[in-house]
This record gives sequence, structure tokens and C-alpha cells, in this order.
Amino acid sequence: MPELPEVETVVRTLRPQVLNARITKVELLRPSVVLPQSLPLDSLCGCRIIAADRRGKLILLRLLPPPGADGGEYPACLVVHLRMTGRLMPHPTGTPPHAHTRCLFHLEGPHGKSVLFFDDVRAFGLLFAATPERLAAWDFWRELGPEPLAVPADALARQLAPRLSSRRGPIKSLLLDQKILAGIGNIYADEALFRARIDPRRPANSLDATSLLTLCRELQAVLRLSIEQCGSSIRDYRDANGNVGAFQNSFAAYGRGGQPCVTCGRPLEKTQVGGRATVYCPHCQH
DNA sequence: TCCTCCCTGTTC
DNA sequence: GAACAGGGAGGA
Repeated sequence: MPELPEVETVVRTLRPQVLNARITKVELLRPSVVLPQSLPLDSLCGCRIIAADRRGKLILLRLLPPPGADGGEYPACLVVHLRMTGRLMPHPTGTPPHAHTRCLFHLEGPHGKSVLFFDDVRAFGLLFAATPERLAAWDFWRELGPEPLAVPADALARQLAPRLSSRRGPIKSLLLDQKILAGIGNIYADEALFRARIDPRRPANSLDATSLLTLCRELQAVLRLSIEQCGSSIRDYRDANGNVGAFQNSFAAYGRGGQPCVTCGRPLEKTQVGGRATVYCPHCQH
């Protein structure tokens, strides 16, 4: 379940392997993973990868059109969303597709040839070969909320305050809303709320400035800790080298329903908030 | 603002 | 053989 720290880790491990490589061929094994507004993936052929970035949970491979490109429409970037079970990993040329390989990108780079695999067991992930115009017209992209780590915690709290002040829904649901804040999923929402000692069911507009600042501080802290440990691996997640993360060993709340709270020792409660599995400590979080 | 669906492997 | 995992779209 790649969230911000996992996607950041994928981008960091992928970058040195694909930078300055040229896409020579694309094999789309499952056409439904391509967004309807995408250019045909064949338009990626000849393009050179000049950067690998992250925005929220999105991976962006920035592209330069082939030299002497004329007339035809070329993508400026390839957007990849791993959703639940997506993986992006280069393999040696000739490696046969796996059972859940959705797309293959053949690359010719400074370090030789390779094939970038997009694997996705549950086929929730998506690919989008985008021009700047097509990207700007994508609602999800246009409405994406602020980056949680782009500014200090107090500035983040000031960005969030007006977005939460009119919302009576549970604070956890709003943390998961990519329009409010980009990159947070179920793991880091539960972990941040636990560390901030805030009940996930509390109406968002009931948080005062102090609580919101605490939440922003704890959210940033937990995201940074996880990035340091190369993210969390529940079952599917791997970085672009095939390595697992380590932060799952540091979970205080996520997946620990019924186990003792690391703060007070009482059992953690498992419930549903906004349809999502949620674990919290009824004694410590208010 | 909440519910259902998409998708498939794993767990109960 | 059903329940569950869950990000996001779409509908009630």
C-alpha cells in the first residue's frame, strides 16, 4: 500500500536506474491500466527520461521528446499511480513478464539496456502519458492538496486550517482526502493521529490551532521516519530495487487492533471510520 | 457526507 | 466460500 514514504522511496531508488534512458518500446499487456485521457503509450517511444519526481502518491517520469521530433504529439511526462499493489522495477532485457505484469517499458540508458516492469496484482494502478495540457486538465491532479513535507509544520497547519474549518467529517477521513492533503493513506493517518493523541473520529472543525499544529508536527515526523526506513512493507510493497521497507516494525497503531497501546498498555480499539479500518487508543486519543 | 464498486490474493 | 485489504470514482 504505497503512500507518500513508499512512493518517495520508489522514486529515489528508480531515479538512478532510469535517468537519461530512452524509451525504445512499450508493451501494454493490460490496456485498462491506462487513463482514458492518456496519449497512446506508443507515443512514449523515443522519449528520454530526464527526471523522476513525486507529487503526493504519484510518480512522474519527466520526458524529453526524441530529437528532431516533428508534428506528432509527445508526452512531457509519464504519470504512474501504484495504488494498492503496483510496483515499478527495472529488470534485465529478456526477463519474461510476470503473472501480473501490466506494462513493459524497454529502456536504452547510459548503463545499457533494461526493461522497466509495471506490475500490479490488483490492477488498481494507472498509467498516464501526459502533455502539460492533459495533465492540467486532469481533475485529480488539479485538485491535489498541498505536499505534507514541503513546508514547516506551522505553515502546513496554516494551509490546512481553512480547509478543515467548515468540515464536520471525521479528521481521519479528511487526512485521507487527497484534495485536502496529498500522499496520506490509511497507515500514516492512523499513525499520525495516534502520535498526536487525537481521536480519528473527531470532527475536523473541532480541532483548535494547537491540536492542528501538533497533528501537522506528528504527521511530518512519522512521514520522515518512514522515509528514513525506506517505507513500510505490508505484503506487496517493494522499492525499485526489489527491497522491502522497515517502518512496518515501528507501527504504533496501524494493524495493531487488540494489542497493547505502546503508551498506556491498554488494548487498542479497531473500528471503521469513513469505511476504512481504523485503530486507535480510546484512552490516549481524544 | 456516506455507500458501493473496482480487482485479486490472503485470511478466516 | 465469505470477509477483508483499500485509493479513488461515481452515485445516492
